Amino acid sequence: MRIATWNINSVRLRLPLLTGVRDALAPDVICLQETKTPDEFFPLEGIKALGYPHVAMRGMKGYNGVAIFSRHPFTVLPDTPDWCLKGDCRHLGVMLDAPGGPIELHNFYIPAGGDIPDRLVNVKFAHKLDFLAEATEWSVANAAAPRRVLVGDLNIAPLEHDVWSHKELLKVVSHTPIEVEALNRWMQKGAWYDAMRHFVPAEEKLYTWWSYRAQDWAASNRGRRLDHVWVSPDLAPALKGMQVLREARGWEKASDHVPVMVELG
DNA sequence: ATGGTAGATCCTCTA
Repeated sequence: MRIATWNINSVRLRLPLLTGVRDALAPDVICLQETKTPDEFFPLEGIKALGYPHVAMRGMKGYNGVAIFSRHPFTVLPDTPDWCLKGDCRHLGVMLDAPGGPIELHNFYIPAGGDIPDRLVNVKFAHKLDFLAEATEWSVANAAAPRRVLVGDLNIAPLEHDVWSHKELLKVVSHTPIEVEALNRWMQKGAWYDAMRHFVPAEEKLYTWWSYRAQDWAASNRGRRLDHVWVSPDLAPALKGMQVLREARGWEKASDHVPVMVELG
């Protein structure tokens, strides 16, 4: 079972790139963030033509938006929270009909949080912290459940080597101590295990995002690991492989995020 | 300290 996650930054604009993702990673399931598309304009037939007959999406006009598509059947989980009561499309949960038993899969797009890391002067940062607090409590209630997977653009790079310079990014939103603490608290309280770092030691650099604003993203290589795959502890022994599709950052009309794939056996 | 790019769009907001 291969599960991929990718912040596609407009599913309509980058639909053709999904062929490359499919061919490179052969995922059974693909979770997208920032689809930026209301459901009535979602390219449903294009996704199905890639070989993913089972599709669910939760989109809105202009911003946000998540989608899950799969070779295996699934049912969309009802009663997902209205996070921070904003009506945003930032979360989609499904129960996957997987070999070896059902998998509860959650796809998240966490608020980026704006530029100033102070909740008193920046409502976007307050929203990010509030969202993380709500997500923590939501995970606590379900922490004992088996066969859980959580993926998505969490917009936080928690480890020192999840960013190109720990020192220079300590005051930059995505790597501030208050965000890192909130993310770690979510992981601990929800009994989540970092599936990417299972394969790459904490001392090694690991990025999934490179800014559009760099003149040469590959040469400067100022990346961050903003995208994550977490699994429940019972699935940790089933982890068979992980791949970050770095080359996708160099494709024509690339997203600023690259796909991440985890294989469970 | 600053500004750089990209996408969708109620040409400004979001990242």
